[in-house]
Amino acid sequence: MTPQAGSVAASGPRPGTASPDAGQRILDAAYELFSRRGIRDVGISELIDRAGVAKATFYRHYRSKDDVVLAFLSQRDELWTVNQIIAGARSRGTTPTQQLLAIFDVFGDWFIRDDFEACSFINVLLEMGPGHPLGQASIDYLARIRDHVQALAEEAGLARPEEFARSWHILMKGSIVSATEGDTHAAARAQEMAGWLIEHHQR
Amino acid sequence: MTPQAGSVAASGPRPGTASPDAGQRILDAAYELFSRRGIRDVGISELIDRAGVAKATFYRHYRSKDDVVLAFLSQRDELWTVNQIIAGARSRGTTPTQQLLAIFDVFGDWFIRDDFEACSFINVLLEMGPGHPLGQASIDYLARIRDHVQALAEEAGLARPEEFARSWHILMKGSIVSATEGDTHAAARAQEMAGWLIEHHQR
DNA sequence: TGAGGGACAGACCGGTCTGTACCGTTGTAA
DNA sequence: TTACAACGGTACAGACCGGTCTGTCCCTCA
Repeated sequence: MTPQAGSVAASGPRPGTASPDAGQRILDAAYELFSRRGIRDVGISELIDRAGVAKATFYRHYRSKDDVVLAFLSQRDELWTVNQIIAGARSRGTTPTQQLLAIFDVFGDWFIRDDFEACSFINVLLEMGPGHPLGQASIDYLARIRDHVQALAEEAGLARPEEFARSWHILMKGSIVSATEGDTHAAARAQEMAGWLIEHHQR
Repeated sequence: MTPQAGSVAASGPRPGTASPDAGQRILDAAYELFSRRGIRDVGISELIDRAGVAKATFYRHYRSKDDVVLAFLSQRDELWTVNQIIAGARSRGTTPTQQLLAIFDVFGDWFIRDDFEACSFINVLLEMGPGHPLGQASIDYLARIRDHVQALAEEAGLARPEEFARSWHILMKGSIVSATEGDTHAAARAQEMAGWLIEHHQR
């Protein structure tokens, strides 16, 4: 908020005329706003306000609003998909099968958070439509999630891992939408069906 | 909600002024535009253009944009949920269990249509958020879909029909999102899991 | 000491949005 | 025939949008 906040505070990564990295503040603000409120509901003015950044500074770092949304989606993939969901699930189980089922344990904890914001990739896809570049990018990131599931299925030695991952993904997405509707037990319901899916794919 | 239908009943095409009730033309245009493009992407100007109606006429029939969206959601419930999905599924099966599974047959035909527009209730819910009045209305209409499933489950004599319906609904919503991503076989995948769900709820 | 440059502030532009007001026209009822 | 109500057309108000631009401040480095 404060304009002068930490002018040289950063641990000096950039030589020369470097500064507190306004670009990072923009990305942080974009993550907060876009993940909770969607794309169209957040304007550039509010974004630069939150980041404590001038408009010209924003447009020096990003070519357009779509550009910063793409950067947000990439950040979301890293912080949420990989660091939260995949890493969280892997740490909760020892065998690949346990790790797969643990995805819905992570979901269960996530669904009951008061700042639960659903899946940004689904949100953006449905908000912008599959024809829009941002919708297409969301589809790509959703495919990456499915790839993680497929990799775990292969580690578990399950049959037809690609088909398995697509069915598994239906459970993930369906439970997220149900959680958005207010069903706090959606993760447990999906996990039950996920168990049957594993059984039917065991050789 | 209903556009008041002030003039004479629609006993025939009017010779002079408005041919087929301006209020109905507005609702028809709203259905076409909102179901295919969402809410925020469609402005009032485009809506009245499509309906062939003056702006003042629109605001004589509907108090606001939200008002006409509510009317659209109601229409969507009638034309899509009831007439297409539920009636279609009931006509395809003889027993309640067959009728339940036939939902995903209807979905399968629906997903491959080139004008596939996904589920408006999910779209509006994620577009506006669960806190917005339109999001809340969407949640209510989604609950009505679940009620239809629950009724079929009760007819089929399945155990714990409410829990069954919530799990079933996860499969419906998840497959719709997958279809939006481009998976044309999402309905078959969901149907397979739906079969297992029925098995586990048979007394 | 002074030049250079990144950051902040904010005016400004064209366009779009929802919603209102006013117009002349036309069919229907009295 | 006249009064009325609904209609299409359109200008307008006020807000907001994404994006451009100018000006000022301050830090860094030569």
